[in-house]
Amino acid sequence: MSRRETTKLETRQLILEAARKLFHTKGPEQCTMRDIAREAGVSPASVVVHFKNKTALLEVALYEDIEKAIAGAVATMPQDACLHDRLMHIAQCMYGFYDNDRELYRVLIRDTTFEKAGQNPYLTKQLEDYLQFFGAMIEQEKLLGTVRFDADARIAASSLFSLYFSVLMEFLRNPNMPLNMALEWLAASAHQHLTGILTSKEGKGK
Amino acid sequence: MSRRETTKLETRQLILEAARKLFHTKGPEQCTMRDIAREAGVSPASVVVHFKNKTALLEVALYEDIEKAIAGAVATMPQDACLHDRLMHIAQCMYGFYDNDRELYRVLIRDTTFEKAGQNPYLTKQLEDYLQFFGAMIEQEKLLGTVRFDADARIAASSLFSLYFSVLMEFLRNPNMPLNMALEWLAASAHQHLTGILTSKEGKGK
DNA sequence: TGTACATCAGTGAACGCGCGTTCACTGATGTAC
DNA sequence: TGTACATCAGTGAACGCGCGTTCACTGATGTAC
Repeated sequence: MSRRETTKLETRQLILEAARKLFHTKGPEQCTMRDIAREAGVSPASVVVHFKNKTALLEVALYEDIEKAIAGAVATMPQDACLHDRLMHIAQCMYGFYDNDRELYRVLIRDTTFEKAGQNPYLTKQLEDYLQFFGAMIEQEKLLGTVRFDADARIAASSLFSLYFSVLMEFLRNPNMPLNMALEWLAASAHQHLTGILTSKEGKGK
Repeated sequence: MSRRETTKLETRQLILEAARKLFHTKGPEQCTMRDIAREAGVSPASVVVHFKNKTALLEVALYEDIEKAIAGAVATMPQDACLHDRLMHIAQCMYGFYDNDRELYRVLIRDTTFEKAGQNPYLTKQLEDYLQFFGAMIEQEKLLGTVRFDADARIAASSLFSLYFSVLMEFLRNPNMPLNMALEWLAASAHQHLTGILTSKEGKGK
């Protein structure tokens, strides 16, 4: 890597560090691009050169921390627990992580998830990777005989993620909602998805 | 209602009609509050008097149409069909409705659903009402013997809505996604939630 | 019933703010010969 | 190896735009007496 490229990376890192600091302390909507530039000791125009707008900066600044949180959650996952318990372990880790700054992550998710597809490459890839990992986990359960062979693992993974995500949004939107309440709600939803709600006669009939 | 109140309602309606028109033709992000005021033949300041900001105006301007779409979907619901088919009927009607202007409804949902709780009273109440209706529908299925008695109807209603909502967002975020693909995806997810994915041994064991 | 006053929806102009964009410029780094 | 030039990250100032807010004001409607 040439000298030019390293210094460029350095300024980029300076901006990211300043952004993370201000996003957490002042809140993402209370701090301006110029604030971040000043904090980083860099020209405002330079921030725009590196990140096309505030949302892009927000995404890049935060997704690494999320990545670490996911990695931590997966690493500490109890290997012998059942599918439901492993899912809930991940959820507990992640909800706990987001609980450190609910307001910030609410804004992050709002400004990325709901943009047109393709606007948030980092988080999109992160989600895809995770869904694949989770889908593989479910496939493995089939081999163990705990999950039915006719169940579509990709659909299951994305459905369970939808449930996880909906509860997460409720959690982030309501600052007074206790962490436990969110986890219990998700546990009930996930349990239902795993076991179904139809009587066995109906269930087989489908 | 006094004369003063009626004229006030009239200007409110003028603003709402102008807003609906411009939101649909120019798109919600391409038209300004001043554009809407001009279209309505009203002072810009007057718009702010009636609606505290653009998002609030967006919510009020569109939620009535959504209400009508829901009412239509419920009214045409086949009474003798199974739970899954009735759910899919509603979904088909609603996805079709949103398909008329995906971009507009994407922005609406982004700007309301993801705000702090309490910022969007109209849509919040609409969702609550619908979840209650849907929950009652599931309770009734219990009496018919198609849904298990030990299944929590409220959890089921909100879970199925989460699945519906996730697919809807994917649909709105991707302008090229065909309506049928969204419906098939949702059908698979909903079917899974109704029937579960665990083998019966595991399912009972929970 | 009439008068005098209070209320209040609506007006239009102005202001401050943050964001994105543009511009000509600097100066260090890289490269061609 | 040295020189002359090209490249490009970063600068700082300026601009336009949309939003929200404020302000003093108008004039119709409502109300107290």
